[in-house]
Order: sequence, then C-alpha cells, then structure tokens
Amino acid sequence: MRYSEYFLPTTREIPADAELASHIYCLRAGLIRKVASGIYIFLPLGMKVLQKIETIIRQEMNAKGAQEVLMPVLQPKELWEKSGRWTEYGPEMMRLRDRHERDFCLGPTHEELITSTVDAEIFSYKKLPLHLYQIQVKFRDEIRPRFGLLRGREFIMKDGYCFCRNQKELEVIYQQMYEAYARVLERCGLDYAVVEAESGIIGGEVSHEFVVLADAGESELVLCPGCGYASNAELAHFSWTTIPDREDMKEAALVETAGIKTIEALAHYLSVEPKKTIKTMLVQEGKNIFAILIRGDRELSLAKSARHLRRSIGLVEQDTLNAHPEIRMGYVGPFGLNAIPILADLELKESQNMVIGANRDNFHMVNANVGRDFQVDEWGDFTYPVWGDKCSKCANELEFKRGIEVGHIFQLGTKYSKSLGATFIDEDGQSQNFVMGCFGIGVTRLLASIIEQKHDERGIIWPVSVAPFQVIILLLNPTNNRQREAAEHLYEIFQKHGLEVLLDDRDERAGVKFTDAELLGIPFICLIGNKLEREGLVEVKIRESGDSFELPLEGVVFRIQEIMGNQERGIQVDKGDTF
RNA sequence: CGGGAUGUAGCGCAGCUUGGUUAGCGCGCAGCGUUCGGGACGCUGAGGUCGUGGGUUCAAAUCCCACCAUCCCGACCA
Repeated sequence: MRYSEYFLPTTREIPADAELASHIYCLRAGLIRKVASGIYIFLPLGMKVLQKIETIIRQEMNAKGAQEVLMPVLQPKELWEKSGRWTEYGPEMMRLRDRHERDFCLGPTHEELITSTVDAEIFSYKKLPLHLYQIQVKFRDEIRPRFGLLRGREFIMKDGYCFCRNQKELEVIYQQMYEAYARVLERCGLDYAVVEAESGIIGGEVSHEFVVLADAGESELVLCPGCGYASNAELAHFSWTTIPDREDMKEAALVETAGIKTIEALAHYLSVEPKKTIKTMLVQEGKNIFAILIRGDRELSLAKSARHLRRSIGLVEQDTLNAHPEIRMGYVGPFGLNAIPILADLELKESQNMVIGANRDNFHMVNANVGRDFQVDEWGDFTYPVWGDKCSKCANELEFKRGIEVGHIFQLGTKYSKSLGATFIDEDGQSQNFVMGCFGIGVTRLLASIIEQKHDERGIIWPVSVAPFQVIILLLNPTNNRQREAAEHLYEIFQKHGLEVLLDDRDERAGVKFTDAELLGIPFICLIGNKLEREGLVEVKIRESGDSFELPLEGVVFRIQEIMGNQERGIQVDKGDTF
C-alpha cells in the first residue's frame, strides 16, 4: 500500500475526548473515528488490525472443531419473551419497532437465537456435541460508555455456544476453549491472567475470565506469585495476616461518640487502630436487610456477600431504611436489629475487645466481644484482600494488579435449554435438555487492550501478529530518483515475499514520516535516504526495541523474516483451518 | 440515573468575569516560492448556524431559562 493513496488520517493533537492510551492512539493513528458515544467507525487501518485479530480467533476456534455462523443483529421480541429476558434484560437492551409495529431488539447477546436454531435442527445425541460461534456486532446500551473501544455500546464480539449431551462432554469442550483462549492472547503478544469467576447467584457453574494486564483496566486482580492462584479481587480467597494477640476480655462499656460516624474518625477519637473496630454493613435484597460485620479497616465485597447469601444484593438504600426506625445510621451495631440476620466475617471470630456501633445515636461500645456482648447468626468470607494479605493456598504474599477482561468462558448447563425448551433424544430414547457452554471474546476490546499494553510515549507498538503492516518504508526524499527507485524496488521485494508493507511516498518532511511511523506502531521501519544514496544501505529500525541495523537492499527482507520467525517460534503457532 | 465539567473553523484552544464595529490564535487545508534525515519558512487564500431553542436588552459567543451532546467519578459487562 502506498501511503500517499491510503486513507489514513493521523493527528498531532491529543483528542479532547480521550484519556487512555488506547483511546488516544486509536484516534491519533487513524484506526477509528467516533460517530456517537460508544459508537465508532473503523477506518482502513483499524479494519486491518481487526481482521488480523479475527483471523487469529478463527484459526484457534476452527482448530478446536468449532464452526462459524453469522446471526443477525436484529432479533424479534418473541424469542426473548420465551426465555423471559425481554422483561428481564432491562434498559441495556436496545429495543425498536418495525413499520408493522413489531418489536425487535438489537442483539446484546445471542443465546436465545442459537439455542432455538439448534433445537429446531438437532434431535439426536448422535449429532452432539456441536459447537457454533460467530464474530458479530452486538449492541448494549451501556449506562456509561467510556474509554473508546474498551467500553463501547456497539462492539464486536466473538461468541461461541456449545451443545453437549452431558456435563462431562461440556467439560472437555470447556477445557479446549480454555486452551484456545490462552493461545489467542499469547498470539496477540499479551501479558494476561486467567481468573476464576465464580458466579454468585446460580451456584455450581464454572467460569473463567481472561484478563489482559493493564493499569487502566477496570477489573482488579489478585495474583499469587507462589502458586499461580489468580482471582478477581472481589472474590479472592486469602488468609488474613493479623492474628490478634491474646488479651483478657475487658469490661464492655458504652462511650459517647457524638457526631463520629466514620471508622477513621472513630479510631482517631478513641486512639485505637482501625483494625480494632468493627463496622456493620447493611445490604438488601428487595425489602430484606442483612447486617454484615467486618473489621473496620476492611472493605465489604458485595460479590462475596451475594455468593454467600445466594441472592442478588446491593447496599441498603434510604427508602428501605425508612421502614426500619430501629436502625441508627452512623452507629449501627448488632444490637436491637430485630429480625435482621447478622452475618460476620470469619476474621472477627477470634477478635477481642473491639469497638463497635451500639446502634444508639452518638454511642459506640468499647471492649465488645463476640458471644458475650453480641451474637452472630452466620460466619462467612465477606471482604477483599488488601496489601499484605497472604495466599490461602500457599501463604505467599498476594500481588494486586489491574486488568481488562477480554474473554469469558462459561459452563452454562441447562439454563437456556430449559427456559427455551431445547432438547434432544439421548441414547436411552429419553428427552434431555442440552448441556451448554458459552465462550466470549470482546474483539474490539481486545484490539484496544493490545494498545493499552503495547505502547510508549510515541505511539503504538504492534506485535507482528496483529500489526496492520509488518513493514513501513520511509522514502525520505521522494524527489530523488535513485532513492525513489530503491524504495519501489524494496517495496516489490517485500510484497513478493508475502509481507504487508506500507510505502511512505508522501511529499512530507522526514520528521513527519518518522513521527507517523512510530505513531502507527509498525514493527519494522525501513529508511531509504542518504545512506542508500552514499553507501547503498537501508537502515532498519525495530519499533519495539528501538534497535537498528543497516543492510544492502536485497538482504533486508531475509533479515526481517528471520527476526519475525524467531518471534513466531516463541509462540509456537500451529495454524488451524484457515479459509 | 446521581456527582463534576465542557460545547467557539477539520483538530487543539483563547475570548465570556465587566454585553458594544468585519469573532481571534496555533495546527491542519489550498496556491506559489524557498527548503528537505526527527513535525521548516515566506507570501496569498478558503473555511464559523459561537451546541439547539427561548428570554432579557437599543445591542448577546458573552447575562437568564430549558433542552441536547460529549467527557470524567460511582452501580453493569466482552
């Protein structure tokens, strides 16, 4: 491709809308342009990268026997009413009506459609397992789209659904997908973690998230350097470090703490460490309130709480509190809470002489002790790990990182096949619900994550595997015939060897070309300039390392292929079916 | 949806507090000339419903009201 003819608008200024590197560089390097909040057009360069990523995904999916389909974005209401999700899904689902007043939605996901399709065609266990996937635009009317492609409303997703005879068969496919996902991320050159993502409400499901490590990421991860344990911070297991010294139980007493409603203020006022206090968190499901006691210096994990209670809960709301005059906000404690169940974090089981809310305005209790001064209905694990906490499996100190969730694999079981009545006939002639799995990769999000992890202050640093071009030739003096001819010749050589090459033949100053080449992040930058004129040498710069070397024209392609080959071998790619 | 902020040329911004002639600057864009290995210089030029609607006023980019859009912080997710 000749740069002079290519639709590739780069910008010098940082767009006012963007904050994250991936967002800024997607715009500056001419990959995308915004159409509306969370909605983007992909320009030719962005399109190329997208296709590269999709190809990698296709190869890995096909290699595991998954078959590609394409489903519509527009889906009829009836389908969603069958699964109950037309009402369940909420405002995130974009609904619209056609000229005949029929209701549709823009598909936020495709479980309903795929399940009903398979159900209509597959009747026998002999046809199972079946694994279908698609790479398609999905639409979710996000409450708050942000960070460019990282959280769009319209985004491209690869989603796969497998239909199995039983749990065992599902587990085999699940394992295969685990491997396939890992390979996709490796081939994209990414540093990532796989974390268990247990689902709170519906027990028994197995689920893993694939998270690209990046400081800008929205999910917080806990990693153990010792045993490799990885988890969402909000669900992470850990063992607490501070085992309290044994002390004698002191006499409990009420102290006046007028106007003191936070742990910090309380600890300061009473001159105790925050960890010697207990805070009482209130959560609710519908109108039901639960009190959860945790150590004052800890944070409540709603995810863990939800899992423990097996309910979908949120922090208590003012409306709900109005019906409970016995609750004294700011001084809540496990006293006189009537019918409200009191749960407590296991960490408090051995605690002694704690400060705790008295559930009486302007009073706390000091030297409170479990069992003597207050009772607990249920013990559980309700808090996040913090710096210094140890791995519950191997006792190493846990590490904290942030990441971007790009993939999620799920053992669905019969949730959708049941609600949609999708069945097959098994070996015994009995009707059974399909046992399903679903597997998603956010393709556009993956693109953004790569930039988020692979960039510097000058621009993107594409891994060769997804780079829109492997090589860019900078013709520094387009008016110089010898240099022009050399550049054209080199351009042909690259093409003949199957490399994707961008020839910067624009009538621009050298500085512009250098800056753009680095912004675009093309892995190999070949300079045709004075060096060529004087010594017949091409200067090759490697974008990632900044290293450079000089070679005669004819040798360049082999050297580049050699370097690329070495990188590929590091990943050990065996190509699956391609088409 | 709650909290914060912004909307002026393709992009980045000033002007608004204290209303007053043809609304500015930088980059980019077009033409000509000089330049040409890290975003050159000179000259000429094109480009604006000042987010939209209403109001106040002799007069509104500027003051008031409403709405819309966009971004950032919270609850959701690939």
